[in-house]
Amino acid sequence: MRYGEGHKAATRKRIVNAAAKRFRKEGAEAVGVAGLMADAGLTHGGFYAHFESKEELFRDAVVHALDQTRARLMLRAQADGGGLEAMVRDYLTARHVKCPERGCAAAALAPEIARRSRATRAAFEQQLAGFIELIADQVSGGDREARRRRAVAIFGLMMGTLQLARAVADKTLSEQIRDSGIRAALALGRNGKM
Amino acid sequence: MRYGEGHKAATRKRIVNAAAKRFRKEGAEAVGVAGLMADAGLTHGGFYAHFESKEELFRDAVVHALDQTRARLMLRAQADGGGLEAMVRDYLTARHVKCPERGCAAAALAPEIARRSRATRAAFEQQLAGFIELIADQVSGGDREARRRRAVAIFGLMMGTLQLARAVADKTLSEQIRDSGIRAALALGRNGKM
DNA sequence: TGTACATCAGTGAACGCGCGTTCACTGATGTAC
DNA sequence: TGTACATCAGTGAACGCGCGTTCACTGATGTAC
Repeated sequence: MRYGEGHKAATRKRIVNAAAKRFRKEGAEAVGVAGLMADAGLTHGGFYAHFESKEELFRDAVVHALDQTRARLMLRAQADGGGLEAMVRDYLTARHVKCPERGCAAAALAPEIARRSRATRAAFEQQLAGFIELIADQVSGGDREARRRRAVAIFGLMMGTLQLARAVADKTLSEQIRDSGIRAALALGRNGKM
Repeated sequence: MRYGEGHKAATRKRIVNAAAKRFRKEGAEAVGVAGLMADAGLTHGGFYAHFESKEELFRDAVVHALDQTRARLMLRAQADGGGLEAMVRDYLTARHVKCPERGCAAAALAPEIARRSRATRAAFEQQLAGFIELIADQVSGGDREARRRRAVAIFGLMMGTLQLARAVADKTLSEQIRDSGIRAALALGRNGKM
């Protein structure tokens, strides 16, 4: 082969990275294959040597982005003085509100994912399960099932709150929404009965 | 005028109604102006006699859909044995998971709204404020500001939970997510300290 | 009552454009001899 | 060491298509006389 081993895999990764950014920022339908390939320093013709379809790229991009977000939250949770509070505060930062392109793909794309093929939703589901386990580990009280239940709610709350903070026009209100979300997520983590 | 008074307004309403359904179901970018007008029994050429742009229609459609959802939740809250629990249970039904086209536009479109013009986000913000007041009225404990804070979180939680329940592939998991959301929303409504 | 005219909601052809996808090709490299 | 060939990642023209938007027009009605 004319290119070194792993060259094609590296190119693919570059495309997925570019797509993960643009999709989160602009939505999947607003971004064309040609523009994406240009972002990766390529021409559009080669796209289908890497992916079966734009849908497959979308799936890969979402999985890749969620991997990053989960890894980041895990680090926060495990740091000194970390735990649930560190995760929640890291997820609901002003920066995360402002920069969806580097943030949680669930918050940026959940309704779009819901409209996609079963394969895509299954891939998302698996990623979500990882988030649930991660959060459940940081929640106190009750058996594992009860903690998982609370973890699901906490993730839904954080994601929904982030979306609301992004969707309003007023900056002060956006901050209030963020603050409400943080307090409520911590309350859900603390409170045993649910 | 050749058509009766209010004829044009009625036509416009028909277009907004059709758009509100299709946008929630398929996303705004997946639906073309021509298809929308056909849904309303018209040809596409007349569109710009009613709206300045597709963006304006999107704004109107979101506002219209949220009006309906809010009115419905208000009825639930005010019914006998209603209150927060009735609202939460009505919002997080299996049917609402299954039929976004008749449901909450925030859950169906929040990330898309976040990417829109300031005017659109301001319109959404005003609608959101209505939801917050409605929920805050059904929350107990604390002063008005504290109740509002909890109302924001409850709405974010309900919306996020609905999106997650829609985005996963497995039906059983979807039900568990829904159940977790209901419990957590009620817990947030009950618990005074936050 | 009958005719001419103004109104205007709705029509449908046309605009330039970018979409996702296909495919014959290029050309730099590694391998065989 | 030098030449011929195979490999294959990436190129760029082309496909049919639908997009949002514009515009000259139609034709049913209400009004004026």
